Amino acid sequence: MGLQKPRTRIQRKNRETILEAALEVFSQHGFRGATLDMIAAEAGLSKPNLLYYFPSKEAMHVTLLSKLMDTWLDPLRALDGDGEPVAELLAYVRRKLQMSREFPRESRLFANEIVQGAPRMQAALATELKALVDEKAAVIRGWAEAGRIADVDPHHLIFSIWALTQHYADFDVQVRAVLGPRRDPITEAEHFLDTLFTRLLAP
Amino acid sequence: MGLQKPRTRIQRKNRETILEAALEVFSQHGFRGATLDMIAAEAGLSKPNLLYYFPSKEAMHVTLLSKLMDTWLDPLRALDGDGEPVAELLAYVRRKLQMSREFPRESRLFANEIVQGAPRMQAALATELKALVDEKAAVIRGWAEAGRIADVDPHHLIFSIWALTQHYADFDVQVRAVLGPRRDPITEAEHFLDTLFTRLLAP
DNA sequence: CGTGGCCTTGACCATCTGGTCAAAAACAAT
DNA sequence: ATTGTTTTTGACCAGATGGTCAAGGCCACG
Repeated sequence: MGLQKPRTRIQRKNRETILEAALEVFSQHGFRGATLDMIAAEAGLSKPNLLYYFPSKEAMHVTLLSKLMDTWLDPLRALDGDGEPVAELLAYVRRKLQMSREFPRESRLFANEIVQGAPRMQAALATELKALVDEKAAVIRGWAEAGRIADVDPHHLIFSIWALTQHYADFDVQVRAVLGPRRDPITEAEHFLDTLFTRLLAP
Repeated sequence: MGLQKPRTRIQRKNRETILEAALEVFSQHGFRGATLDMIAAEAGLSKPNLLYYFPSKEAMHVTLLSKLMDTWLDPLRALDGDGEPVAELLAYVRRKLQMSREFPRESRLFANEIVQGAPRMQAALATELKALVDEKAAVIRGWAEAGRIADVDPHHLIFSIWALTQHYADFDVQVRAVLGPRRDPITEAEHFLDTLFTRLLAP
């Protein structure tokens, strides 16, 4: 029943397996589109067994989402107010793009949730996320006022970084359909975004 | 049964009502998350009545999607190869942003579909969409080669416009959560994106 | 070994959901 | 009004789905 924090190693392992399978399925079909049977098949466990480790389908989803939120904000947390402004921001863009490359499923899980109005994340957005963004926006505003980068709205600058980088994970099918069997979209994007933000930010 | 093309005015009206309700519900919950009961309630019609006008739930979805595709590409179609390059591209950005403002539901419907791998649109993306994008990309490449705009990859330029403008419709909840009860996000974005693309494109 | 607790699952259940159908209501044309 | 057609819906169905449960399997530890 309880098993708040996984104790035995078999528990840790199975919870891990289940979350991995759930991520795969949720990110591909959305919460509603995913079924316990799909997740069970993907995890190689029986359906009642899933529910031995998680109280409900929703619990799996929530667990994924809150684990994700942390990882997701890391690149922004790493933005160093004491560094060289343009270099810092370009590095942030690269880190974010790297996440789209390495964790596209996580990105899509997030996207699915937000697009549908973030029914299970409203709170986290308005507190955790907003707090961090406001903090970093203040840093960026400082740089702008000191004339070290161009004078742009810090919040929209951050939005633009999110939009541009996550686009390559979330809209991957579209990007590939349009580019055709060309080279790796994200590698191309890396160069394009470098140019874009260099030009935008130059004081 | 048949009713290929709505004939009577009552048919036209009811199909319209149903599609409007379906758009509302699909865009908010995704295809799988939407139920015929929700759509029926939203439309103020009985469930069997919906199925009198559309053969299935999927038919409603497909109808919406294909109607949408057209509207969605209009702004890009309007990009005039004979116009002044920077002005044309900035106008495109503004038209696209305008669509995010006026048709956020359509944008989210689209986003939902693409994020989940576009199971019902693959074809359209690889043909209709790709064709138009390639055509306009060629125009933009021409401008770049003639030195009339900066030398950027046309495809990724178009992606960046999509990403930045649709972000304000698709991720509206997040944008508002972060900005707090501030002014209209899209109006702010209009100015920000103007600056961004002006700087990016200057030869 | 034996035994107590952890882990696993086949069978089952209630509910939801897309879709059917036959009959009633509304309407149109004579 | 009468009759034939279109529209509408209450009742119903089969399959899917989240979740339960009791019984059996497995493992660690004495």
